Amino acid sequence: MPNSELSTEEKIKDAAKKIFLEKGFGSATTRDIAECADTNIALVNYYFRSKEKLFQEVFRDSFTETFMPVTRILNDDLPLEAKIYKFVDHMTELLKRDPLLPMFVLSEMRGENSKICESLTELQQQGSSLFQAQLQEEAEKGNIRSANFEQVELSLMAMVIFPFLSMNMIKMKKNLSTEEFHQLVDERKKNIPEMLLTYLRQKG
Amino acid sequence: MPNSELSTEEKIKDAAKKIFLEKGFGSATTRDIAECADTNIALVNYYFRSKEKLFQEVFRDSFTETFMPVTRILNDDLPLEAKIYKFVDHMTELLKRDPLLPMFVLSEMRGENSKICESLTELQQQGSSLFQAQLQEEAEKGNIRSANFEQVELSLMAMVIFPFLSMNMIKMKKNLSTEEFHQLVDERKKNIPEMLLTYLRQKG
DNA sequence: GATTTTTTTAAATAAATGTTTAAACTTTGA
DNA sequence: TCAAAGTTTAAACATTTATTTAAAAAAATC
Repeated sequence: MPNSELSTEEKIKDAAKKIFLEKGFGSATTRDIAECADTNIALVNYYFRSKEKLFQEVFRDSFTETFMPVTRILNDDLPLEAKIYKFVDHMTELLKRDPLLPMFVLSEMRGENSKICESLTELQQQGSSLFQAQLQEEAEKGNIRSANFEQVELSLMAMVIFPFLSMNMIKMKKNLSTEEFHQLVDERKKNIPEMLLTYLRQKG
Repeated sequence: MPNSELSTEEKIKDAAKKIFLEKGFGSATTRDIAECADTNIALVNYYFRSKEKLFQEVFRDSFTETFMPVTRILNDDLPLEAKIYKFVDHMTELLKRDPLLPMFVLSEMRGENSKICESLTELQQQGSSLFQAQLQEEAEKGNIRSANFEQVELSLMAMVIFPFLSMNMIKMKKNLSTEEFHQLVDERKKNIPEMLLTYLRQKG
């Protein structure tokens, strides 16, 4: 997408997203963002009033972009196995495109950060997926073991998202290029569902 | 530990650790740190020369504090099952004491941050655990299935560490107190090894 | 006990950063 | 075409922040 076709406002927001995701709110400066958007700092405040307001918009978008797909897929009307495979596949592809997304969202939620909590009380409600209910059903049908499905869901999230949170750590430790890292997470598309389903199908 | 028995230098470093872990390098200020250490900002530079230098020390410590136990336990001379249980238990207890540690380390490694890479070339070498070799052995003995053990180790790390990276997210979404959150991760001490071992023991 | 060194304090400095201003320029609509 | 509204620019402003200075206080050394 040739950036010259975007409005100034869009260019600034895109730049802000890039800078905020790379550096976090504290280390990002208005000048960084303006330069990255190929404009000047006055325009940043002209369109968004303040760094804080601009950040709030970027954070909201990023939060939604990260967690909407999660709830959407987990609420899909799909059999368990297909759903798990789909979830891992789609989330992995999303995070390959935007690997800094979860680190940004989670790191800005550190401490008892009140700055974020406001914009979150609305967004958090969307959660409470039907995934756990589906697992419960399958367990009652005797198709899978009975287990703490809250923990299962958390482990699923962890196995998919964690590699991106520690991406640079992994790349550094194993000397991987971006492409090789992508291979690594692609392998997990088979691996994670396999582990999860093996566990669930083993009658306890 | 009554902080009056600590030297000024130690008080400043402790304060720096607290502030840096809560806010990250960019949002932490020398004044924050000085105030938290109950001294003035000149002393911060007197003992540590600059915010950057102080940060480097805190980062090095935090990195070591987080990942030394990982390699230490994974290199322990223990049977597989005991080792996995011990790993999850010890790491969980460590992170309950210092829940912001992994977020701090990983978030400061975002982007192609050169600031960090220097102090890391030395530290990273310590890795390459014997854990994967042990899994390989067990597989050859026929005790566990053959699998991609790099992925298994990564999943183990993910399942233990991720809940702390998303701690505030989880607490917010499920309305948990710190104590309730601790209960949640304590349950995982059984849960994670159970899932991992069930998977490994299932002959593929 | 005097002197030297180390530590502490308060204030100053210089640079960076978020924000604003005012004028120039462009677009829009009558 | 002309005025009004919207957009852009460069510069200024005010605040914050990292860092330094210089003098005072405390501790150590002789």
